[in-house]
This record gives sequence, structure tokens and C-alpha cells, in this order.
Amino acid sequence: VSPRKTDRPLDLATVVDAALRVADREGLQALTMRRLAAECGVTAMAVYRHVESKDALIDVMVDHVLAGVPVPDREADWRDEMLAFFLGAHALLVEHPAVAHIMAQRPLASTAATALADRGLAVLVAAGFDDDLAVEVFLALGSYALGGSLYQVGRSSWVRADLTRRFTGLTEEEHPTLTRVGANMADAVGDALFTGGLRRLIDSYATSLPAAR
Amino acid sequence: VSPRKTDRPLDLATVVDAALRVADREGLQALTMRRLAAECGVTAMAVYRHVESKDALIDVMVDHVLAGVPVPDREADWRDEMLAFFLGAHALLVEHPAVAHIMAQRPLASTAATALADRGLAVLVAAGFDDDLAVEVFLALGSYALGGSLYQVGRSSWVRADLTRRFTGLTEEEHPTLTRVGANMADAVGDALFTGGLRRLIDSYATSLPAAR
DNA sequence: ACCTGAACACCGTTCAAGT
DNA sequence: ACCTGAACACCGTTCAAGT
Repeated sequence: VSPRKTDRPLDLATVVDAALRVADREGLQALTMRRLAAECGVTAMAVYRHVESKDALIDVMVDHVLAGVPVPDREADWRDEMLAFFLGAHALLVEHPAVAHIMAQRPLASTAATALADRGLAVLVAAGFDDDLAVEVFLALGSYALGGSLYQVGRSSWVRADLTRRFTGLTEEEHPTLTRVGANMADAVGDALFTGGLRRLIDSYATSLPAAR
Repeated sequence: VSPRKTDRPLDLATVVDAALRVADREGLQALTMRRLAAECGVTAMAVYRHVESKDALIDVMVDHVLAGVPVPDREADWRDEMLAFFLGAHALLVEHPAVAHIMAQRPLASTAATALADRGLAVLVAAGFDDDLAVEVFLALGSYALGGSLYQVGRSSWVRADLTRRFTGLTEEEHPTLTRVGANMADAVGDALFTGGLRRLIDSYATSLPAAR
């Protein structure tokens, strides 16, 4: 809402930053071209100098965030690489709930996502997985990472207040177990929990790796 | 678009069916109160006799679909129950892409979801998991199921044409591995693939079950 | 009881115009 | 070159009115 400080002409980086700020803090539905323009201290149509449409802006937001995911390295141990890759992706999606929600709608739609998928698959193939199994491993880990990010985001972002109210408002007769372990559910340290499951999946696929070298 | 066949007054079931039909086939953004009303052969405001708001309608849609998930049984083997539970949920979410996308935004927000979570947790506790581990297992399997459903939905629903174009339009220099295994990626039989990863997660947690009985 | 129709405050986006 | 302002075809939703 704060008007722009400088008289410098608006540029794309400023627009994308503002868009992420609004969408991550207030939810994707709050990201309006008019609201975004106000955040940039400008009129709605000024934004269209830098993005073709709102959809194009959203693509740029995703690419910008995914640029922070550590690119897997074919030379290193595949398990370390996969762990670092999906932990990094998870951390970024939790930090940017709006991007998590966008990726939920089309997981591999962005150019950044396909580029990362290519490198990730390359690591698995280099490690000795055949093509079918490499795809299976990558999709399993990716599914888990996306779902885990969404769950954590659903608790930590702007809906948190609602959810806590939900869990504490449950009756013991209708939800005997959930009311008892609800505290664990609501307060579970997401990162450790997420890492645990990810490790289990990776270890499981390690036993399916055709004996190599 | 087809006008209503009968003169019977509109009821909630008809509205929910129509809403799922539109949202699953044409995407959530196509689900408009006016579009939905037209689908029911009625004016937009007539729908408001049966739902308080569009958000309330969406909640009802989720609950209606989740009613089809097989409720886990405390008495049976926990592994069979978890497998059937998440396979069932996955199948329903793939069948109803719109519901998958809604659940991505607030995984445990609906009353049906919390009810199912309660039963699922009860099965795990009955099997001998302590509260912390039961939560961990349930969230890991749930994350994987949600993410896997979203990935499959992203390929099989109304965005499929886009995605295939994406995968076939990639250049070999930029995506050497993805172009080679892209066919596997696009044509992978999602259900078998999904079941494989789910089994691995369940088996992994089985080894962490405190020795019982 | 059930539905319609006009209206309001919003959207994304187009187009002509300002400086 | 960069931005504004009015306008268009949409939204969800309110309210008064029809039968």
C-alpha cells in the first residue's frame, strides 16, 4: 500500500517482488492487478508494461522462486543430491505459500520446473537407475515434497488461525483420536517430520538400485 | 448449458452434482455462480437458496466427494487399511480434479477430512504406534497421496494438452534427460506408480513399529 | 415457497490519451 | 518512454420484487 519511494521507472524485478509479497502474505486471491499496482505505487495498467498478463506474471513468480532450488549435481552421491534438492524445494515452497499453491495446480508447467526435473532425472540415471525407475523415483519424491509443502503451508500461512480453531473446536465424541493427538498435529515441527519421510523414501529406492560398480 | 428437464424445484444434490461436473471438466476457474446456475437451468440467485456462498458450496463439494473414501477399520491390519484408504482417496481426487485442487489449498480444512484423519489415526494408534509416530505416519502418507494426486491430475485433466506440448517441445540441448525419458513421464501409468511409492512408505514405517504382541 | 432482475463493488484487460 | 483514466465484459453478492 505504501507509495513508491523513488521516481525510477518501474521494472520487472520490483513487480515480481511486490507480487510475491502480496500473494505470500495475504493469499493468492488477494493478488489483484490493482492491488499489486498500488503496492508498486502505480496504476494498474502500468504493470502491463512488464508482464503480458496476470497468468504470465504468475509464471514469472514461480520461475523466480524455483531459481533458488539447489541444482542436483550428477557427480555427487545421488542420495545426498536428492535429499538436498527436495529439502531445498520444500523450504522455498513453505517460504512462498503462493508459489506452492500455484505449483499444486500444474506441478511441471513452469520452465524452471522442467529444467530442474531434467537435472534431477539425470542424477538418478547417472546413479544407475534405468529410465522407468528413475521416473518413478523422481515422481515419488516430488509428489511427497509437493504434498508435504502444501500441508505445512496450510498450517503456517494465513489460514493458520482457522485451522487451529478447527482442531480445538472438535468434540471428543466425534473425533476421539484427533482431539487427543491434535496438539501433535498442529504443533509438529514440520521440517523434521518432512525430512524423516523423505529419507525413508530415498532409502527404500536405494534398495531397488540395480547393483552397480 | 442444457436447461433443466423437469419442473421440480432445485435441490442441493442437483446443485452439487452440477458444480462438480463443471469444475472437474472445465476447471475451477470456470465454476462461476452464473455458469453453475445456467447448468441447473436457473438464474444465479436461485442457487443461493441452497448454499450460503460460493465458499460454502466448495466445502460441500469436498465433503460430498470425500464421503466416498473407504473409512479405515481399527480391527483390520493397519497396512491393508492405510493402503486402501489412500488408494481410495487418490482415485477419488484423480476422478475429481477440482476437489484435488481445493484440498491442495487447505488439506485438512473440511469436516470430512478431519473425520477421516481421526479414523486413520485411530487405526495407527490401535496398531501400536505412539501418538507422535502415528501423526508422522499419517501425514507422510497423506502428503504423498495429495502430491501424487495433484501430479496425476495435472497430466490427465484439462491441462493435459498443454503439458504434452511442453514435453514434446523441449529441445535436446536444454533438457537432454527429460527429452529421452519424457515419454515415460507423460505416459507413465499413474496408478501403478502411485501404489509403488505408497507401499514403500508403509513398509518403511512398519519397521519402526514398536514390537507388539 | 421458489425464483427473477436490477444493482453494487469488484475483477482482468483494451484503448486512447496524457506528459 | 512511461504512465493515466475511462471503458467493457465479467465476477460474487444484496435487495426488492415477482408468481
